[in-house]
Amino acid sequence: MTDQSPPEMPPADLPRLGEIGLTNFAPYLMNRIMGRYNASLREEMAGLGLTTPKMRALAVLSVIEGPLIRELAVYSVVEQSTLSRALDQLATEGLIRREADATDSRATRVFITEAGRAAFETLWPHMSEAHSRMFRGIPADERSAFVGTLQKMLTNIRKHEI
Amino acid sequence: MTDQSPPEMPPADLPRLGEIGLTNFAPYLMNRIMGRYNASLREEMAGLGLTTPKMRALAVLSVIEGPLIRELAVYSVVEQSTLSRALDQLATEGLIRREADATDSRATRVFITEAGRAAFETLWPHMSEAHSRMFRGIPADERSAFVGTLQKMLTNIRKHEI
DNA sequence: CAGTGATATTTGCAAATGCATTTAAATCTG
DNA sequence: CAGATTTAAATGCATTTGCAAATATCACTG
Repeated sequence: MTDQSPPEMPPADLPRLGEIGLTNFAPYLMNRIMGRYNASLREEMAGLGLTTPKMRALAVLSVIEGPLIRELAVYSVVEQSTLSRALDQLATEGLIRREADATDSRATRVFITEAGRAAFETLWPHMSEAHSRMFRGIPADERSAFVGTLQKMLTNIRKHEI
Repeated sequence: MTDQSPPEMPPADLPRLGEIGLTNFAPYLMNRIMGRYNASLREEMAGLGLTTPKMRALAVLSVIEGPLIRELAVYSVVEQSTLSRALDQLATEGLIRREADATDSRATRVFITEAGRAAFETLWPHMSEAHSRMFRGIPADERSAFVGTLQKMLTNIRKHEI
């Protein structure tokens, strides 16, 4: 692939972060908001031995039936190696079950158990409550517009997968 | 404070995550999106010895002049102990400078140096580019509505501070 | 104004993380 | 179909993280 243009085209004249302002820069706001959302969930659930990777895996598995581990890693937003170890714990605690894929013997599918569903039942109200706090005072139409934009953004940033 | 109601009022009848759907649940989408945003930035900047906490501190310091360390921790969305160590590195590299607060000798203020600004100059185009990718195909009015909602959410989830 | 409690930052240390590698199995290629 | 390449998951290991404790200083209270 030949490329006529210089290796790194310097941006003509990028607006500066100071000009935009931190609180008008969407990624900054999203990191602030999710930082607190995740921190409060983590604090609330730490007593139950639920770490962030374990919570996320359970939440996804409550909705998606028997994904491959690499798929679960993407859905859960957890590094695959970290997820592998979180699944070890969840399996030991009887909350999930690994099962060899029927047609590809390299692959493993993950299933939530009844105990896992029960654990998620105690987790979900906390997630839901944190969600409600986030959206307090924001009307329904604004909420759905917001989610619509998020969905576009997700398709934008996906590499190609899932 | 006496409380007539049971310790944990069980939610009347909470909609389940499966009913809502993962891709309609805003915190899930936001974690997915920011997971990739942060990961791509981290990968791009790892070669320059810039970790996520260091990048975030530099970004905030490029905009906010001489915050206290605990303030910087909030703005940067980094645990204070982690930030303390990130600042050690940034100071060693000459990118920031710690300065004792004038009136409170417990407190430390942090300033970005010229070298720090230069480092942020190389960082910012990557942030800006990742931002552009996120918002590709999303019209200006939708973008600003989105940011408006984020700002409301930030005030909702703040504990009380900053 | 001494004593108690709160606040700012750093640091010790165990646990968690992520990169790179390994192992195993599938797929592609000549 | 043998050999090379890719893919799935687990693991070794060095680094990073975050909690809790330590240190230092300030603010409040009687």
